[in-house]
Amino acid sequence: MANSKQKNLLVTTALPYGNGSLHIGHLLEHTQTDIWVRTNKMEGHNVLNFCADDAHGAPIMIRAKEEGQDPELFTKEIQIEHLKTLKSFGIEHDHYHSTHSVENEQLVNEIYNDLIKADLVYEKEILQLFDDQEKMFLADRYIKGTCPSCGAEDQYGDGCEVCGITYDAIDIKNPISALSGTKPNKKKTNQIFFNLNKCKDFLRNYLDDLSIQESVKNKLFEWLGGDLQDWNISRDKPYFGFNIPQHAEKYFYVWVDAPIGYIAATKFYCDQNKIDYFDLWGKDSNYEIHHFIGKDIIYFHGLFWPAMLNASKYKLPSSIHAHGFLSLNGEKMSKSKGTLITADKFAETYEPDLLRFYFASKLNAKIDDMDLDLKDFVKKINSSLVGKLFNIASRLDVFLSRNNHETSKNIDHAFLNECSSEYELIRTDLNNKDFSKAVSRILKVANDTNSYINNKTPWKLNDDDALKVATTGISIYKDLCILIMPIMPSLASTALEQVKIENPSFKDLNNELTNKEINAYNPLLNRLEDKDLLTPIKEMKMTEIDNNEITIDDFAKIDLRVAEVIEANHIDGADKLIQLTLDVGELGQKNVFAGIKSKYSPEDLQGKFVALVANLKPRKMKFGTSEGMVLAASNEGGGIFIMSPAAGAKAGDKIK
RNA sequence: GGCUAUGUAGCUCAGACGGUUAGAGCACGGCACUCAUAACGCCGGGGUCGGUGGUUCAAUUCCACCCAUAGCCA
Repeated sequence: MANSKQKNLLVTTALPYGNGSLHIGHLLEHTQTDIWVRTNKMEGHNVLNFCADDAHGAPIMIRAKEEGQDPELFTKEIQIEHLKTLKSFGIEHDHYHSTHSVENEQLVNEIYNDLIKADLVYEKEILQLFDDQEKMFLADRYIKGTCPSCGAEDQYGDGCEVCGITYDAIDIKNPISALSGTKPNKKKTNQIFFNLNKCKDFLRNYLDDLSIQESVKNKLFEWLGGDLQDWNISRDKPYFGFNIPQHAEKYFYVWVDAPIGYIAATKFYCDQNKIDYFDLWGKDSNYEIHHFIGKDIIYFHGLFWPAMLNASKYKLPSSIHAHGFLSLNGEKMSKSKGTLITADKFAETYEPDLLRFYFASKLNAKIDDMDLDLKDFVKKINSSLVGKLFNIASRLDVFLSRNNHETSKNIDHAFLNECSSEYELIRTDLNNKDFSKAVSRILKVANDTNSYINNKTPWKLNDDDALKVATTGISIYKDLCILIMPIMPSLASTALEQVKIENPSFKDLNNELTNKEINAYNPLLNRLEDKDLLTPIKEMKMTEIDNNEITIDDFAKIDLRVAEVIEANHIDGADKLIQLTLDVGELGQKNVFAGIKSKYSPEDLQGKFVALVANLKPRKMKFGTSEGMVLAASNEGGGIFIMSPAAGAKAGDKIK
C-alpha cells in the first residue's frame, strides 16, 4: 500500500482495569494495536497512541480496602506496574494516563453538562439491594442467590448461568451479599439515567456510514432494532469515582468516565506539548479516531460512547476495531482454575517479541477468538524464526566473512524482483490488520530465499560468486526484517543492526545492499526447548490452600491397585531408584522405578504387596520407562515407608 | 432462552460469488545437501470441509433445523 497521502491517526486501546496485573489476554489487544500503529508510522503517517488505566468503580474500591490501601494510591501503583509491563512488550504510547485525573474530571463534568443541555438525562427512583452491614448498594456481581426462573442456586445478580436468563438483581430469590454474607434489603434510591432511546436515529445514521467489521455492525444494528433500555449512569456512595455535581452523595458510573479517559489522556499529552487538544478531538479535527477494543465492550463503544460524544463538542470515532478473546492451551483463562499467565511471568520466560510474533501469526481483522497453545508456540518460533528467517543471516555469514563482511557489487536482480513483488502485498496485509497473512507471506519469502541458497550452492562456488549469492540473500533478509519490524520491534531492530540500518521505514525496502560494509552475524534467538515450557500459575488465596477439597469424581480418576513385587533389582548408576517388576492382576505386569533406595533394598521388597497408581502416564527415565508409581509415606526426617495392604489383598485389587 | 460468531488434514489456520483431483505451515515418512542454532531444501502419505434434511443437473460452499464452542443480552 503506497503512502500517497499522509494521514493523521489518533489510536486508543481499551483501558485496562486497575485492580490487578495484566495478563497475556490484555496483551493480545495491545499487541494488535501496537502493530497497527507501528505499521502506520512506518508508512509515514502521523500517529498518536493513547491509553490509560481505568481506575474507578466498586471492584477497585473493594480490592483496595482488602489490601488496606487508599484507592487512589492503590490505583497509582497498579498504573505504574501496567505501564512497565506494556513497555517490556514493546507497546508504545504517546501518553498513558489514568481516568482518576483532573483532566478527566473536568471533561466528565463538561460532557455531563452537555448531556443535560441536550435533555438526555433524567432522574428516576428505583429499588436496589442494600447491604446493611457494609452500608452500601450492591452491584450485580456482589449479589448471589437463586434464579427466579429455573431455581438454580448460587447465581449472580445479573443473570443465571444455568438457564441463561437475565434478570434484575431485585428479582433474584434468597439474595446474599458476597461482601458481608448477609441478606441485603430492597431500598429505594434516586438515580440518574441517560436516555439512549432518544439517540436511536442518530446512532443508525452514524453506524450506517461507519466502516467497521461486518459482524460488529450486525450486532449493533440488532441492538438498535430492539428497545434500548436507558442507562443508569450514577452510583450511590461509597464509590470510588467522580462526584456528580449537585448530587453530593452520588458518583458517575465507571463506564461514563472510562471512555472520556481517551480524551483526558490526549489532553494531558497536548498540554505537555503545547498543542490545543481540540485540534485533535474537536468536531473539525483532521485526525481519524480509532478505538481498539475487545468484543465484550462493543455495546459501550458502539452505542453509549458515540451517543455521548454526539451531544458534546467532540468528534465521533472514525472506526472501532474489535477483536476476540484469548484462550490458553485450549482453555478459557481463569485465575481460580489456574489457567492464567500474567504478562510479566511470560516476559520472564520468553523474549516478549516472541509473543507478539505468535499473536501476529494468528491475528486477522475478524473478531474470532484465539488460542495460545504453548507447545504450538515453541514449534512455531523454532521453525519460523530460528529455522527460516534468522537462518538466512546465519548461513550466509561465512561467505560474507570471507570478504571482511563487505557485500558484493553484484546482486541477483531477477530473484530480488521476484521477492519484492510480495512486499506491497505484505504492507497491504499489515494495514488491513491481516497480520496472519502478512506473517505467512514473510515466511514464504524466507523459505524461497533458503531454497534459493540451496539451489545456488554458494559453498561450491568461488568466493566472488558465493558473495553475490550472500549479498542477494542478505538484501532480502534486510527487507523481511523491515517488514516484520511492526510485529517484532525489538528483535527486528537488533537484526537490522547487522546491516547498519537504524529507525527503518518502508522506504528502506528494496534498497540493494551492494558494496556495503556490514557487521558479523550474532545469533538473535536460541531454539526454545519443550522443557522450558511455561506452565500457567494458579493464584490461590490462603483459604483455598487450606481447603483444597476434591470431589469423589476427582479421586475416581486415580486407578489405585494392589500390586505384588515379583522382582526388585538394583540399577547401575542410579542413586535413588530401584527397579520393580510388579504383578497387577488383570492389568498384567508393570515395570516401575521407585525412589526408595535410601531405605529399602531389593531383597526387602521381593514378594511384598504394595499400593500402585496404575494409570499414571508412563514416563521415560534414564534407565527405562516407568509405568506407574508405588505409594510411600515420607517425612521431613528423610524416612520413607512403603504402603502395604493388610493380609488377604490380592494383586490387581482396586483400592478405594 | 434470544442473538452474534466459530466448527475444513494429528495441530494451527487459509479458501471456495455452488461445478474437474479442497490448500498452507507445523507434526509424520522418504530423498538430498553440508553454508547454517543436528539447522536448511525437495518429494510424499493424510480430510466423505460439525451432523441431519432441503433447493439444484451438481453443495463442503446456498437454505432450514440440530449439536458443540466462545461471547453478548447493557
